[in-house]
Amino acid sequence: VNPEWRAIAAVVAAIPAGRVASYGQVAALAGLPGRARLVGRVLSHAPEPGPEATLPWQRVVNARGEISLTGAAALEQRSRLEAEGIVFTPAGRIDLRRFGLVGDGRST
DNA sequence: GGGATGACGCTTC
DNA sequence: GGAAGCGCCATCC
Repeated sequence: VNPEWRAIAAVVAAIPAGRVASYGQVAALAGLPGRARLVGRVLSHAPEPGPEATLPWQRVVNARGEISLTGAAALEQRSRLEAEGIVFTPAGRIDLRRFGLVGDGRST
């Protein structure tokens, strides 16, 4: 009863390591434009990202490239992202220009 | 059925 | 850049 869940899971699982995607982005790719919240909802209901990363929601952050979560979960997600090569700015955010799915590190 | 909430996003001032 | 308003919608009380 969760075709959307499947779509979202597929998109999230399709996020290449060292890159992050925003909820809205994932939602759009999943075919759920405007339903970013739905993505978050699904992820919140999603299983934990084990070593196999069934659903690497860790690569999913908000539109600001910031971890929406709070507490240990956020710290853990951040840690994982760093482990994938993601670099967090002193502000605790991520440069979607570099780690975004479309971001290719263009600053000129 | 109604009110409130939420891993959110975008536009406008 | 910061703040405010509006949309989206599924779930919970």
